[in-house]
Amino acid sequence: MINIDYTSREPIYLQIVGGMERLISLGILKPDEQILSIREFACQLKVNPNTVKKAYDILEEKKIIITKSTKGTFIASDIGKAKELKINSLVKDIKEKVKELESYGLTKEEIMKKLAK
Amino acid sequence: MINIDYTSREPIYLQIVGGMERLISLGILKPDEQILSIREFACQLKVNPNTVKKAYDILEEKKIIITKSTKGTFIASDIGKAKELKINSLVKDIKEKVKELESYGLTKEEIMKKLAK
Amino acid sequence: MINIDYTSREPIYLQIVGGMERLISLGILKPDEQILSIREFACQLKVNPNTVKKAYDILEEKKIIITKSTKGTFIASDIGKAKELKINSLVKDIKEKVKELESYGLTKEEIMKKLAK
Amino acid sequence: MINIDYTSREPIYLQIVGGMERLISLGILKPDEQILSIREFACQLKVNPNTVKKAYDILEEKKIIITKSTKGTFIASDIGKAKELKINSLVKDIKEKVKELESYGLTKEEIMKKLAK
DNA sequence: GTGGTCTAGACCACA
DNA sequence: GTGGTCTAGACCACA
Repeated sequence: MINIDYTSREPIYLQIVGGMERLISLGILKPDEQILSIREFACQLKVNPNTVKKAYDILEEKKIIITKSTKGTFIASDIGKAKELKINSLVKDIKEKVKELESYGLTKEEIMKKLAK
Repeated sequence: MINIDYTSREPIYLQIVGGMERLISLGILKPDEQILSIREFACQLKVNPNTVKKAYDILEEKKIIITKSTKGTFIASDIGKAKELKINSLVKDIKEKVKELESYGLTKEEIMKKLAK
Repeated sequence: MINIDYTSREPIYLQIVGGMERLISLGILKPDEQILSIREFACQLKVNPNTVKKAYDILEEKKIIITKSTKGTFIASDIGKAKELKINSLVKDIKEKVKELESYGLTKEEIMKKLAK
Repeated sequence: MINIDYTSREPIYLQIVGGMERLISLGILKPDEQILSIREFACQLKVNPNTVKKAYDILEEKKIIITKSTKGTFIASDIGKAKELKINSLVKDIKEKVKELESYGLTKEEIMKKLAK
């Protein structure tokens, strides 16, 4: 489900975090659904369990997943906020970059043209 | 003129490169103008001279600055390309983020609405 | 009657022990009263029977419950000690936390003020 | 400065977090002060660097320390909030336990007597 | 089997 | 030297 780029500058654990967020936002992973155990996922991704653990820890802190010790790990019941936050953050990033483009003298129309290409 | 974020994941030398490109694109640094020596700049930024050296090397390779040994370092005479490259890079960044937003299920129209706010 | 927090660092069997002690101290469970069988209780709590067994073992060792084989499990006839133990344990907890507060530079008077609020 | 109890149920990395918080609250570690590198600290505590790293990661997230890559790790400039939060949390814990004691039929006076012992 | 903790140690970019 | 990432693998409590 998730493709890892082992050569990327982005750490593997962050790629896992991002990948999980995408799967959830796309509705492929649903609220309360149990997800792969750390070991299984590590095995599937051909990655060390500690690396998956680190990703799960971050997702847990973001309230996107919940870990029930010895029972397994589950998608949170309410993940609406997580998705919304991610989208808002992306929108903010884009706005900043558009602003930067404008500071280089481009008009909104010119920017739109370039983006459409 | 340039703010360094020591806690950022982006290496300092790349922050310097980006900062110089911005100053040039904004017209604050002009063609043929002499810029600070590596040591002066390092001192001002409270950064290791090797770090500034690395940034200057990259800028030189991009033909954005020119080093005349014993005389100092100067902004290139023709820096049109630099600006263009910067703009293209920003456009590429935005396209990627738009793509990511789409992967979260948003349509182009929805994205435009959000950006317009 | 007892709420289990599956995400807590405190093991489930200890949560059950604590919960039972509370129910007894509050007088909800009375001396000589029969309590749920391990299986029934496990079923109700949605927990593994082994986990309830472990909790019952501990409660039995504390003389808080008594198991009469084939007849079932009962609250002990004399549970005065149980209450006393619970109180002592709470007092000990509080003392530790007060000590910690003092290690942060607060005086006894300051702590009392804060508690009175 | 920090004593680790290797036999405790509390994980070592949390003992380090707690110990650092105490040292800061006591004013032994001051704002902006550089602290031991992960390696040095690990060496001193006779613990694995990863364990110290985990503690530092948590402290960083709590905004108690700041990591400047390759420069080292520093106590945050503003750590007032951290201390206050910790104290409030302890006070809250104590209040809850006092309440629990009262639910067992003890009066405030009786509780005070027990705490004074 | 599940997650939690920890060690030993390697390799990397950066300064 | 400093922090960041990752692996391989051990051991534990718990269910």
